[in-house]
Amino acid sequence: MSDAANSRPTLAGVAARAGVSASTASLVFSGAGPVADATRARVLEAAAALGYAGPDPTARSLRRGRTGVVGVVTEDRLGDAFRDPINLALLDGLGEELADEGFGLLVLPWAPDSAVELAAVPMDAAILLGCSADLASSVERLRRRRIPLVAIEAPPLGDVVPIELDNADATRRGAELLRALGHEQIALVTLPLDVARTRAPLTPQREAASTAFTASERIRGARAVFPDAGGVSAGGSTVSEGYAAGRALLDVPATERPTAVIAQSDLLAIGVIRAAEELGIDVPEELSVLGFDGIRLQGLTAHDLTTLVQPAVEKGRAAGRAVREALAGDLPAPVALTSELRRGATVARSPIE
Amino acid sequence: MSDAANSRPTLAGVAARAGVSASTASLVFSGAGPVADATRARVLEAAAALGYAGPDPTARSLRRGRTGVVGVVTEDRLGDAFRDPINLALLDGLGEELADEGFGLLVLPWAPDSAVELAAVPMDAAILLGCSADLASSVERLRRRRIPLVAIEAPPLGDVVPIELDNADATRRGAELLRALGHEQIALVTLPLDVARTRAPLTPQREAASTAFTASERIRGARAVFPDAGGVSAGGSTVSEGYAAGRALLDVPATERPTAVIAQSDLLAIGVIRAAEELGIDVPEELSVLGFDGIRLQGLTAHDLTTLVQPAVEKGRAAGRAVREALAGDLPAPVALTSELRRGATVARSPIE
DNA sequence: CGATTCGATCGAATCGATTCGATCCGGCCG
DNA sequence: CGGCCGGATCGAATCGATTCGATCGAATCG
Repeated sequence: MSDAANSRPTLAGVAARAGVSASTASLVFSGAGPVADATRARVLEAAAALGYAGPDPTARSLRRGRTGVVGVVTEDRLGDAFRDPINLALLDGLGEELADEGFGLLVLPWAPDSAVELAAVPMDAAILLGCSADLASSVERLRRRRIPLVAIEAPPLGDVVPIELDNADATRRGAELLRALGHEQIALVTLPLDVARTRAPLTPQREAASTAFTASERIRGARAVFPDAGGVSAGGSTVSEGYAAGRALLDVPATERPTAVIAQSDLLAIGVIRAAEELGIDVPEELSVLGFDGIRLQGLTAHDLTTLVQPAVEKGRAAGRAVREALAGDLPAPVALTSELRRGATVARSPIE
Repeated sequence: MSDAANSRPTLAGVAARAGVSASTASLVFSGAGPVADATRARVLEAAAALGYAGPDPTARSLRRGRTGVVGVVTEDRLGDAFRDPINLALLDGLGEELADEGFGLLVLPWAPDSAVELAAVPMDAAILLGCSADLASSVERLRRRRIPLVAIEAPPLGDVVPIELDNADATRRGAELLRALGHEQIALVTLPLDVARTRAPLTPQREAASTAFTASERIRGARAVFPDAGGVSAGGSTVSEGYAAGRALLDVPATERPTAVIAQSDLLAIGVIRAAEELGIDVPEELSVLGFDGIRLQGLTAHDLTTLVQPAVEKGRAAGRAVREALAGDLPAPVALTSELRRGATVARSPIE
């Protein structure tokens, strides 16, 4: 019949049918401003009759200047970003502070050649999750758009609120424990050094070229104690990568073998331990293994890992709070979180004396 | 100086500075329509001078009627949704079909009392992930907004494109294997039956009241073979919930013990096996355990589980494709996926003969 | 009883772009 | 040389709401 029937109903249509102005109808839905009960009823009735589902979010966003969406930018592939339990914990924290407050989280996997142009995504703020400097130009455009940015464990970026972790210092403390136990032959198993995620021995060149902030910081902390430690970079924070790295490092003559491994994540550490077990190397008697994160893994027997426990949920909460503060017009203070060394059962005195 | 300096620059401002109309400037950024090279250069120059970051996504969304965002609705808490490896695989599939095509994925944890009103979220389409009928009213509003909806493993909902899995039939096939092996005493360990996620023995009442589609379907499949099987519902698809369920079912006199457990997920199955190990019950000699999903778990020793392998990544791909088809104006065909029984090492003949 | 106030409602401007049809102009064809 | 064509550009309408200031009665107050 009327062509109002087949095109999506609008606020204007509802207002017309209710015999009020669009402004009044808007008041009914937004709840702001006083509306007589009778009027409200008439508007709602008209809305129901027309099948109006409420104000169009897009139009509302334009007018209000708010979308209710917060972007979470990661350089991982979609699924991989959440395969790391540390990110799940972080997500729990973000959920508390943002999702529970009505924000939607827009997950944006970013790659240099990605199809998503970050600056073209409708969002109120963005959280950069372990992002490298490769993002700089995208970040620049987001800043131009006056979008508040919060970066978790990222190199200092002007105007971006940092949520920092004591990666270097914590690793240093772990390394000092190993030194105190007499270890001198140390090998590092690091997180990926760049987006290419090449699994390969560490070299000064590769380290210098690293774009991965967290990995570099943790290397730095280890080097503060063991300046000459070698090692390998893994292709990801997974048990199997840790295992592969472990094989590479440990499947050598006993004299060339490290007496301790500093792994940059618990998953990597577990992989290394598995490799050691397979090679008949006893942990911790013949090999000490240090992890990082302090995760509890779905269904994994407690390894009682010696590790640096980071406040992952709090990291997410802090980021979420920072976003909310920024959106409220305040300037969020930078946050620096600290990790704690948990002495488990995977380190012991060096077998070499 | 000029107040154009402190307020965010707009396309109109850029156009004015470049001495062209807004329409032409728009053409430059959108790439549609012919623009003389000299003009383009002038516009880009003006944009750079003003610090214009490109068209405002919100305004563009309103005009174009597209946001580039696809919602993913889950009834889990944010982090929990991705703690289940099956959802990670699904996310991989979604990533391939959507994220890689430039769509952003907006994760929307939904709860009956949630702060997010789904119909008020700016998005082009939504994917319902294992959602119960509680969502019905929200879904209804989304439909009014003419938003294409795709539901993964959900009860048939008018006008929603279903991506189905043969939950009942696959479970039935698994159950038949157990029967063929002589099992008669069967216990089920089910996924949560409702949003409350109560861990409790199955009763006809609780089963009837279940709002969890997948759980109900799998129960139905099992009951097709073992009409009287009892069991417990778990509080989540986790190893520890499986363990708890396992203790509850197995820590009884041997004569009352089931000879086989049908777990509704691999994580639950692993938990049950762990409970059995702890109680000194041999799997599979004294207890057969059947899983569902066919996942490979980070760092978990291969249990060589007998399980129903579901095409999880394909589920995500199918959903992503359906969304894209719907947005292209086509009517996506329903998809029905099938699972495959993988005979591992956790089932054997019934010890009772 | 007149002035003031308050609640309800309305008009019009605005958010920032996109897009369609019209216009302008230089070059080409007959 | 006139008419035509097509590329480049422009104007104006539009997307669908929100919001500010104005208006209009009715109730309150002195």
